[in-house]
Amino acid sequence: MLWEDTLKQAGFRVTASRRVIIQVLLDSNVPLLPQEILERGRHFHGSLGLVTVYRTLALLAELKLVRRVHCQEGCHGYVVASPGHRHHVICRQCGRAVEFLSGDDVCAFVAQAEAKTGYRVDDHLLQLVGLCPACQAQAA
Amino acid sequence: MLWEDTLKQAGFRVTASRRVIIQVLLDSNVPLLPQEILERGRHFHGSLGLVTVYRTLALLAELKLVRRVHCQEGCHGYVVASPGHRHHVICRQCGRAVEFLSGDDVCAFVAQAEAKTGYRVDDHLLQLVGLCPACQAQAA
DNA sequence: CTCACTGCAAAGAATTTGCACTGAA
DNA sequence: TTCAGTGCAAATTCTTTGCAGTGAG
Repeated sequence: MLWEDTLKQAGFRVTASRRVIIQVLLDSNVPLLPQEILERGRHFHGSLGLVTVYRTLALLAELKLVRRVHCQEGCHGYVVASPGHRHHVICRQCGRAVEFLSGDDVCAFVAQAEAKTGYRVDDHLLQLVGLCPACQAQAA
Repeated sequence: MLWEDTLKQAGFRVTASRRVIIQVLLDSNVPLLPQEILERGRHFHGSLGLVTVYRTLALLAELKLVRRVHCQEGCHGYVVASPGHRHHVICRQCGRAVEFLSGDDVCAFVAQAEAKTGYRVDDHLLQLVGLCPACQAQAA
Protein backbone atom coordinates (compact mmCIF):
# COMPACT_ATOMS: atom_id res chain seq x y z
CA MET A 1 0.00 0.00 0.00
CA LEU A 2 1.25 3.47 -0.89
CA TRP A 3 1.90 5.84 1.94
CA GLU A 4 -0.77 8.21 0.69
CA ASP A 5 -3.37 5.53 1.01
CA THR A 6 -2.19 4.63 4.46
CA LEU A 7 -2.66 8.23 5.50
CA LYS A 8 -6.11 8.53 3.99
CA GLN A 9 -7.32 5.25 5.36
CA ALA A 10 -6.33 6.36 8.81
CA GLY A 11 -8.33 9.54 8.30
CA PHE A 12 -5.47 11.95 7.75
CA ARG A 13 -5.02 14.37 4.91
CA VAL A 14 -2.42 14.34 2.20
CA THR A 15 -0.81 17.76 2.24
CA ALA A 16 2.08 19.39 0.48
CA SER A 17 4.17 19.38 3.64
CA ARG A 18 3.69 15.69 4.16
CA ARG A 19 4.42 14.93 0.55
CA VAL A 20 7.66 16.90 0.74
CA ILE A 21 8.81 15.33 3.98
CA ILE A 22 8.23 11.81 2.73
CA GLN A 23 9.94 12.64 -0.52
CA VAL A 24 13.00 13.95 1.26
CA LEU A 25 13.22 10.76 3.28
CA LEU A 26 12.76 8.60 0.22
CA ASP A 27 15.51 10.50 -1.58
CA SER A 28 17.94 9.94 1.24
CA ASN A 29 19.67 6.73 2.07
CA VAL A 30 20.94 8.14 5.32
CA PRO A 31 18.85 8.68 8.43
CA LEU A 32 18.01 12.37 8.66
CA LEU A 33 17.56 14.68 11.61
CA PRO A 34 14.39 16.79 11.77
CA GLN A 35 16.55 19.83 11.12
CA GLU A 36 18.05 18.27 8.01
CA ILE A 37 14.66 17.25 6.74
CA LEU A 38 13.54 20.84 7.17
CA GLU A 39 16.46 22.21 5.16
CA ARG A 40 16.06 19.77 2.32
CA GLY A 41 12.31 20.10 2.37
CA ARG A 42 12.44 23.87 2.02
CA HIS A 43 14.13 23.35 -1.29
CA PHE A 44 10.73 22.16 -2.52
CA HIS A 45 8.38 23.88 -0.15
CA GLY A 46 9.80 27.16 1.06
CA SER A 47 7.35 27.78 3.86
CA LEU A 48 7.87 24.43 5.53
CA GLY A 49 8.27 24.83 9.27
CA LEU A 50 10.29 22.81 11.73
CA VAL A 51 7.25 22.24 13.89
CA THR A 52 5.45 20.64 11.00
CA VAL A 53 8.43 18.38 10.43
CA TYR A 54 8.25 17.19 14.01
CA ARG A 55 4.53 16.68 13.92
CA THR A 56 4.63 14.94 10.59
CA LEU A 57 7.41 12.62 11.68
CA ALA A 58 5.50 11.73 14.82
CA LEU A 59 2.45 10.93 12.73
CA LEU A 60 4.37 8.92 10.17
CA ALA A 61 6.15 7.00 12.89
CA GLU A 62 2.79 6.28 14.49
CA LEU A 63 1.61 4.81 11.20
CA LYS A 64 4.88 2.90 10.90
CA LEU A 65 5.72 4.71 7.70
CA VAL A 66 9.01 5.97 9.06
CA ARG A 67 11.24 4.71 11.79
CA ARG A 68 13.22 6.58 14.34
CA VAL A 69 16.74 5.29 14.59
CA HIS A 70 19.54 5.75 17.01
CA CYS A 71 22.58 7.25 15.35
CA GLN A 72 26.16 7.27 16.49
CA GLU A 73 26.27 10.54 18.29
CA GLY A 74 23.09 10.63 20.27
CA CYS A 75 20.80 11.93 17.62
CA HIS A 76 17.38 10.91 16.53
CA GLY A 77 17.40 10.24 12.86
CA TYR A 78 14.48 9.13 10.76
CA VAL A 79 14.32 6.79 7.79
CA VAL A 80 11.45 5.51 5.75
CA ALA A 81 10.26 2.22 7.10
CA SER A 82 9.77 -0.19 4.28
CA PRO A 83 6.97 -2.60 4.79
CA GLY A 84 8.39 -5.90 5.88
CA HIS A 85 11.27 -5.71 8.18
CA ARG A 86 14.44 -4.15 6.98
CA HIS A 87 17.54 -3.18 8.80
CA HIS A 88 20.35 -0.78 8.27
CA VAL A 89 24.07 -1.05 8.12
CA ILE A 90 25.48 2.37 8.80
CA CYS A 91 28.98 3.45 7.86
CA ARG A 92 30.76 5.00 10.80
CA GLN A 93 32.92 7.02 8.45
CA CYS A 94 30.64 8.62 5.92
CA GLY A 95 27.28 7.89 7.51
CA ARG A 96 25.91 6.24 4.42
CA ALA A 97 23.34 3.62 5.26
CA VAL A 98 22.26 0.60 3.32
CA GLU A 99 19.23 -1.46 4.00
CA PHE A 100 19.26 -5.17 3.89
CA LEU A 101 16.37 -7.51 4.18
CA SER A 102 16.14 -9.67 7.18
CA GLY A 103 15.40 -13.09 5.92
CA ASP A 104 14.51 -16.09 7.95
CA ASP A 105 17.80 -15.58 9.74
CA VAL A 106 16.40 -12.93 12.04
CA CYS A 107 13.15 -14.75 12.54
CA ALA A 108 15.07 -17.80 13.58
CA PHE A 109 17.16 -15.68 15.85
CA VAL A 110 14.13 -14.11 17.45
CA ALA A 111 12.58 -17.50 17.96
CA GLN A 112 15.71 -18.61 19.72
CA ALA A 113 15.67 -15.59 21.99
CA GLU A 114 12.03 -16.25 22.83
CA ALA A 115 12.85 -19.81 23.76
CA LYS A 116 15.71 -18.72 25.98
CA THR A 117 13.96 -15.90 27.79
CA GLY A 118 10.28 -16.76 27.76
CA TYR A 119 9.45 -13.35 26.33
CA ARG A 120 7.06 -13.09 23.43
CA VAL A 121 8.91 -10.84 21.01
CA ASP A 122 6.89 -8.72 18.63
CA ASP A 123 9.30 -6.07 17.52
CA HIS A 124 12.98 -5.57 17.21
CA LEU A 125 15.55 -2.97 16.47
CA LEU A 126 18.70 -3.99 14.73
CA GLN A 127 21.41 -1.74 13.42
CA LEU A 128 24.85 -2.72 12.28
CA VAL A 129 27.73 -0.30 12.27
CA GLY A 130 30.87 -0.62 10.23
CA LEU A 131 32.67 0.66 7.18
CA CYS A 132 31.11 0.84 3.78
CA PRO A 133 33.07 -0.46 0.78
CA ALA A 134 34.15 3.03 -0.27
CA CYS A 135 35.52 3.93 3.13
CA GLN A 136 37.25 0.60 3.42
CA ALA A 137 39.05 1.31 0.15
CA GLN A 138 39.95 4.78 1.32
CA ALA A 139 41.33 3.44 4.59
CA ALA A 140 43.45 0.81 2.89
CA MET B 1 39.22 -6.04 33.86
CA LEU B 2 37.22 -4.23 36.51
CA TRP B 3 35.79 -0.88 35.60
CA GLU B 4 37.84 0.81 38.30
CA ASP B 5 41.00 -0.40 36.69
CA THR B 6 39.85 0.71 33.30
CA LEU B 7 39.32 4.19 34.67
CA LYS B 8 42.68 4.33 36.39
CA GLN B 9 44.58 2.95 33.46
CA ALA B 10 43.10 5.66 31.30
CA GLY B 11 44.28 8.24 33.81
CA PHE B 12 40.93 9.06 35.41
CA ARG B 13 40.09 9.07 39.07
CA VAL B 14 37.78 6.76 40.93
CA THR B 15 35.35 9.00 42.78
CA ALA B 16 32.27 8.48 44.87
CA SER B 17 30.03 9.86 42.13
CA ARG B 18 31.41 7.48 39.56
CA ARG B 19 31.13 4.56 41.90
CA VAL B 20 27.50 5.38 42.59
CA ILE B 21 26.57 5.87 38.96
CA ILE B 22 28.10 2.58 37.90
CA GLN B 23 26.47 0.82 40.82
CA VAL B 24 23.06 2.15 39.86
CA LEU B 25 23.53 0.90 36.34
CA LEU B 26 24.73 -2.48 37.54
CA ASP B 27 21.72 -2.79 39.83
CA SER B 28 19.32 -2.08 37.03
CA ASN B 29 18.37 -4.48 34.32
CA VAL B 30 16.59 -1.76 32.42
CA PRO B 31 18.24 1.02 30.44
CA LEU B 32 18.11 4.18 32.54
CA LEU B 33 17.76 7.82 31.61
CA PRO B 34 20.26 10.31 33.05
CA GLN B 35 17.42 11.69 35.15
CA GLU B 36 16.60 8.27 36.56
CA ILE B 37 20.23 7.56 37.30
CA LEU B 38 20.35 10.82 39.22
CA GLU B 39 17.33 9.93 41.33
CA ARG B 40 18.53 6.46 42.18
CA GLY B 41 22.08 7.65 42.72
CA ARG B 42 21.02 10.27 45.24
CA HIS B 43 19.74 7.46 47.36
CA PHE B 44 23.39 6.64 47.99
CA HIS B 45 25.05 9.96 47.39
CA GLY B 46 22.77 12.84 48.24
CA SER B 47 24.80 15.59 46.65
CA LEU B 48 25.03 13.92 43.26
CA GLY B 49 24.28 16.39 40.47
CA LEU B 50 22.69 15.85 37.11
CA VAL B 51 25.63 17.47 35.39
CA THR B 52 27.96 14.93 36.90
CA VAL B 53 25.71 12.15 35.70
CA TYR B 54 25.93 13.46 32.15
CA ARG B 55 29.68 13.92 32.30
CA THR B 56 30.24 10.55 33.89
CA LEU B 57 28.07 8.78 31.35
CA ALA B 58 29.93 10.47 28.53
CA LEU B 59 33.21 9.35 30.03
CA LEU B 60 32.06 5.81 30.67
CA ALA B 61 30.64 5.56 27.17
CA GLU B 62 33.96 6.79 25.83
CA LEU B 63 35.68 3.99 27.68
CA LYS B 64 33.04 1.55 26.44
CA LEU B 65 31.98 0.77 29.98
CA VAL B 66 28.40 1.75 29.33
CA ARG B 67 26.36 1.88 26.19
CA ARG B 68 23.83 4.37 25.05
CA VAL B 69 20.72 2.70 23.73
CA HIS B 70 17.69 3.83 21.87
CA CYS B 71 14.52 3.21 23.81
CA GLN B 72 10.95 3.04 22.62
CA GLU B 73 9.89 6.58 23.08
CA GLY B 74 12.82 8.57 21.83
CA CYS B 75 14.91 8.57 24.91
CA HIS B 76 18.55 7.99 25.48
CA GLY B 77 18.96 5.24 28.00
CA TYR B 78 22.20 3.84 29.30
CA VAL B 79 23.12 0.31 30.27
CA VAL B 80 26.35 -1.22 31.42
CA ALA B 81 28.17 -2.69 28.50
CA SER B 82 29.07 -6.19 29.43
CA PRO B 83 32.25 -7.38 27.88
CA GLY B 84 31.34 -9.81 25.17
CA HIS B 85 28.24 -9.01 23.31
CA ARG B 86 24.93 -9.20 25.04
CA HIS B 87 21.55 -8.00 24.01
CA HIS B 88 18.33 -7.06 25.67
CA VAL B 89 14.77 -8.13 25.36
CA ILE B 90 12.62 -5.40 26.78
CA CYS B 91 9.06 -5.85 27.94
CA ARG B 92 6.81 -3.20 26.43
CA GLN B 93 4.45 -3.51 29.37
CA CYS B 94 6.54 -3.41 32.50
CA GLY B 95 9.85 -2.32 31.05
CA ARG B 96 11.74 -5.21 32.57
CA ALA B 97 14.70 -6.21 30.48
CA VAL B 98 16.52 -9.47 30.26
CA GLU B 99 19.88 -9.99 28.68
CA PHE B 100 20.61 -12.88 26.52
CA LEU B 101 23.88 -13.90 25.03
CA SER B 102 24.27 -13.72 21.36
CA GLY B 103 25.71 -16.96 20.30
CA ASP B 104 27.04 -17.81 16.93
CA ASP B 105 23.61 -16.96 15.59
CA VAL B 106 24.30 -13.26 15.54
CA CYS B 107 27.80 -13.69 14.25
CA ALA B 108 26.43 -15.75 11.41
CA PHE B 109 23.81 -13.13 10.82
CA VAL B 110 26.35 -10.34 10.72
CA ALA B 111 28.51 -12.32 8.34
CA GLN B 112 25.52 -12.69 6.07
CA ALA B 113 24.85 -8.98 6.14
CA GLU B 114 28.47 -8.26 5.30
CA ALA B 115 28.30 -10.57 2.33
CA LYS B 116 25.12 -8.93 1.08
CA THR B 117 26.16 -5.31 1.50
CA GLY B 118 29.94 -5.26 1.23
CA TYR B 119 30.19 -3.36 4.48
CA ARG B 120 32.67 -4.46 7.10
CA VAL B 121 30.60 -4.61 10.26
CA ASP B 122 32.34 -4.05 13.56
CA ASP B 123 29.54 -3.19 15.89
CA HIS B 124 25.86 -3.76 16.22
CA LEU B 125 22.88 -2.75 18.23
CA LEU B 126 20.13 -5.25 18.76
CA GLN B 127 17.12 -4.92 20.95
CA LEU B 128 14.03 -7.04 21.00
CA VAL B 129 10.73 -5.75 22.26
CA GLY B 130 7.85 -7.86 23.45
CA LEU B 131 6.04 -9.13 26.50
CA CYS B 132 7.77 -10.78 29.40
CA PRO B 133 6.30 -13.99 30.83
CA ALA B 134 4.62 -12.19 33.71
CA CYS B 135 2.87 -9.67 31.48
CA GLN B 136 1.83 -12.39 29.08
CA ALA B 137 0.14 -14.21 31.94
CA GLN B 138 -1.53 -11.01 33.07
CA ALA B 139 -2.82 -10.30 29.58
CA ALA B 140 -4.25 -13.77 29.17
C1' DC C 1 50.03 20.01 47.11
C1' DT C 2 47.83 19.66 42.26
C1' DC C 3 44.87 19.19 39.14
C1' DA C 4 40.95 16.23 37.93
C1' DC C 5 36.26 16.23 39.39
C1' DT C 6 32.09 18.30 41.23
C1' DG C 7 27.96 21.12 41.84
C1' DC C 8 25.52 25.15 40.72
C1' DA C 9 23.74 28.49 37.68
C1' DA C 10 23.33 29.85 33.13
C1' DA C 11 23.61 29.01 28.20
C1' DG C 12 22.31 26.43 24.26
C1' DA C 13 19.78 22.62 21.73
C1' DA C 14 16.06 19.86 20.93
C1' DT C 15 11.20 19.20 21.15
C1' DT C 16 6.41 20.44 22.38
C1' DT C 17 2.40 23.45 22.99
C1' DG C 18 -1.00 27.48 22.24
C1' DC C 19 -3.29 29.91 18.89
C1' DA C 20 -5.14 32.03 14.82
C1' DC C 21 -4.92 31.28 9.89
C1' DT C 22 -5.12 28.26 5.66
C1' DG C 23 -6.46 24.77 2.54
C1' DA C 24 -7.81 19.54 1.58
C1' DA C 25 -11.86 17.00 1.16
C1' DT D 1 -17.95 24.96 4.35
C1' DT D 2 -15.42 22.51 7.99
C1' DC D 3 -12.05 20.99 10.64
C1' DA D 4 -7.39 18.84 10.11
C1' DG D 5 -3.07 20.77 9.28
C1' DT D 6 0.21 24.71 9.33
C1' DG D 7 3.54 28.29 10.80
C1' DC D 8 5.06 31.28 14.28
C1' DA D 9 6.36 32.44 18.88
C1' DA D 10 6.71 30.93 23.41
C1' DA D 11 7.19 27.27 26.75
C1' DT D 12 9.41 22.94 28.10
C1' DT D 13 12.67 19.63 28.32
C1' DC D 14 17.24 17.86 27.46
C1' DT D 15 22.17 18.57 27.41
C1' DT D 16 26.38 21.26 27.59
C1' DT D 17 29.49 25.07 29.42
C1' DG D 18 31.77 28.40 32.66
C1' DC D 19 33.54 28.82 37.01
C1' DA D 20 35.04 28.47 41.73
C1' DG D 21 35.27 25.12 45.46
C1' DT D 22 36.64 20.14 46.85
C1' DG D 23 39.06 15.94 47.31
C1' DA D 24 41.72 11.76 45.03
C1' DG D 25 46.30 10.50 44.34
